[in-house]
Amino acid sequence: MAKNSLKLKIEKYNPAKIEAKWQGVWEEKKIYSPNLDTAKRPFYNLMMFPYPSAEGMHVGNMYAFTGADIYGRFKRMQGNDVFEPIGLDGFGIHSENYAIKVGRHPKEQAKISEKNFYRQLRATGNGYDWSRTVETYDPKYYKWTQWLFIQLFKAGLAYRSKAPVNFCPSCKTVLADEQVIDDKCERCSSIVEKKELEQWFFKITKYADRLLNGLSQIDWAERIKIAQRQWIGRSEGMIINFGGIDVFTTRPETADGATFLVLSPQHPKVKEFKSKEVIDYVKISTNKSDEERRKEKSGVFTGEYIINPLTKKKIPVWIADYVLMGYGTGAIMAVPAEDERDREFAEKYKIPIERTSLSAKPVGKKVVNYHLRDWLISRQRYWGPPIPMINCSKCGWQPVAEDQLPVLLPDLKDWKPLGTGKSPLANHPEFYETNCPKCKGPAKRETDVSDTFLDSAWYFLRYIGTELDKKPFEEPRVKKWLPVSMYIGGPEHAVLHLLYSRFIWMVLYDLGYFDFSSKGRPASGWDEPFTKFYAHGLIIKDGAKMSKSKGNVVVPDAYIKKYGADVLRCYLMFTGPFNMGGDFRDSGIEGMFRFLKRAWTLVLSVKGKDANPALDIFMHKTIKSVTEDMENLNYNTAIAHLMEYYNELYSFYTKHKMLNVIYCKTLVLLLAPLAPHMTEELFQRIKNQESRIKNKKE
RNA sequence: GCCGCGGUGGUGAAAUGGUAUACACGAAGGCCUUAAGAGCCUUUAUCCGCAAGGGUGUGAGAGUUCGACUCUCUCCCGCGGCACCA
Repeated sequence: MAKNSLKLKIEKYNPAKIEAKWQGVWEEKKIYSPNLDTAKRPFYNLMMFPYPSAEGMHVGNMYAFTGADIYGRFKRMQGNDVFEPIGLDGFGIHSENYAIKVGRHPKEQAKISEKNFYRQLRATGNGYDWSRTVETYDPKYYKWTQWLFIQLFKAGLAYRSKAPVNFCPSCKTVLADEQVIDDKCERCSSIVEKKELEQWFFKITKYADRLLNGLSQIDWAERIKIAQRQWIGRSEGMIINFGGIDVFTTRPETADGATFLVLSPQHPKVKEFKSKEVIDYVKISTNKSDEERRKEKSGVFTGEYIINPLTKKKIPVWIADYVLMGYGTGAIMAVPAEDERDREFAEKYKIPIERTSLSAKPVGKKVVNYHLRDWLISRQRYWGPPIPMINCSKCGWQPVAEDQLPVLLPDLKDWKPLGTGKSPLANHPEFYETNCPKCKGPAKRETDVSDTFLDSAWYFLRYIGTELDKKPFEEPRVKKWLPVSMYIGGPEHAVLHLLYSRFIWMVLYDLGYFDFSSKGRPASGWDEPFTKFYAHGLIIKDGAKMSKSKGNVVVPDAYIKKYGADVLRCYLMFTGPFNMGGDFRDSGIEGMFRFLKRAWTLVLSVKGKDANPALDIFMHKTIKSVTEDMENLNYNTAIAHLMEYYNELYSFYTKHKMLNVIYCKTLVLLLAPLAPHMTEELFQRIKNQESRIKNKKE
């Protein structure tokens, strides 16, 4: 058989051998560690760093990291100095919960997870700069997370406040609004309770407008921008005074249809009503869950009437918990003729419904309201950076002196969450007893730790830093490498990490930390850390997100062992568009193995030096379409085009018994970002062969 | 309820308004082999037909167009986000 003659005498494709060899060479020669100070064409290829808490990396993680790495490798081949760092977001509730589950101290577990995760990541063949890894639980790192907290405090952007907050009874800590999904804890899915507690908040609402407006000037997946806009929730309206009570409305033209007024149970004026009915109602509604409140509207009449300034009629004042204190003024004018919720309430309590002219012109003040709330930053847990604040009975809250940072997280035996509304650190006077930085008198440290999302809000700055002890980030490098050229991550962080890190960036910017006025004001785009963000799809298994509890976790290790990382990389990318993700199944992985084996065999078999016009055209078409596909992260079609190109080369070779190696070289180069090890090996062999031929001639 | 994304062979999926199903998986038949594996070749949307050939086909229905998977409208289904935000 002529057609299979080419496989004879060709060394078999042995991914295990090749991959181990090149991973070693790459790391030893530091080819993926660009010089951050002298790089000519800096390209910051950033991928969201992982939570390492689970049983290691699953194929869903690998899909995300590999897809991001392919883009980085593509950019590197185009001549950029690509910086592609990796680290671990290993502080926080998720890691601590895992430590609880396996019954190991979080610090000890972190070491195990770190080792395992980095081993797995190395095996994927991604072009990481392994000399610049960052772990958020490293005291050298969280020293600066604490420093950040202090900068926000000094700028008046961190404050303490008593407010009804989300409390997860299972994680035994408060949560930020962003971490509550359908009334459930983001991490453990327990129903969240409302508790009235004094907590630390970051004033992110002060940045609502900038966070919103910035979205229009950045190149992000539209669905992510929409989610963020929706979360910020800007609405324009008016504040109208109804007999001494300010109400917020977006429909002032309906004010003449207002037949009653409703106060939130938390409204300050409610305290003036002392009837038993009111007191009972406020008590009951405070203890209700959000779900219960939504089920059926309820309220209580205060006994008081006020005058509707538009109709001059007396209208009753009610208290009802369908009005929220956290939005607007905590009081509304109810227009049952126009508003469904008001109508429902009016019908239940037999309040008159009157038509509105839709042209009322009340006297009011124009205002803008946001759905966004301040960021609740404290957590009553152990595994996080202690909030660097000291409470003095004389001087109030004082930040820890910056030269005293970090406030080290002590090694505790009783580190598990208490559920008392306090962190385990609160049981340790040796930790919290200290002196006031101002008056030197006895004082108490804050015992709560900060939210994990503060750790991850600035890690991309840490990657480019040096002198870990002296500064949080390196200023000339910030100018050189930021904003991040390409940020790739999961869509699940649309309103968490991506909002918080933009906020922290803006704060640092305003505080002058990125002030390079000597070099001229940075170009526009500097108000944003990530000018380009690509949201990859998620790999699920049997229709659900991979998790140990569901028993559907697929770990890449066995596949890498059997087929090699190159095959798994290509296979994962070939399943569909990178922004779609999909259900993982391994049918077809053999097919990808076959493709790489064939390509390997062809490249090492061919001989001949004649060009062919038809092949030239095909080659250039392939170069064009693969390049475009790579730029758009359409890896599935890039691979399809490469397979077509291979098929063309193969049939030409079997037909003519010759093929100029230049065509194979193109195949190798185009395939390189996807299958880096195999192509590196082939490229070296082609080069060696070329130089042998050259030497012979000479 | 509002916003977004999607619906194409047995499967994963392609397709600047121009031959629908590229590329692959699976399946069937064949070659090679003592055998197994690997490899190679052919076929593979569907219906009618021995064949040549013909009919039907991109969730449903309408519209724009010489021409629609693609654009517009009205629905249906699935996934994701937001949701008593006044």
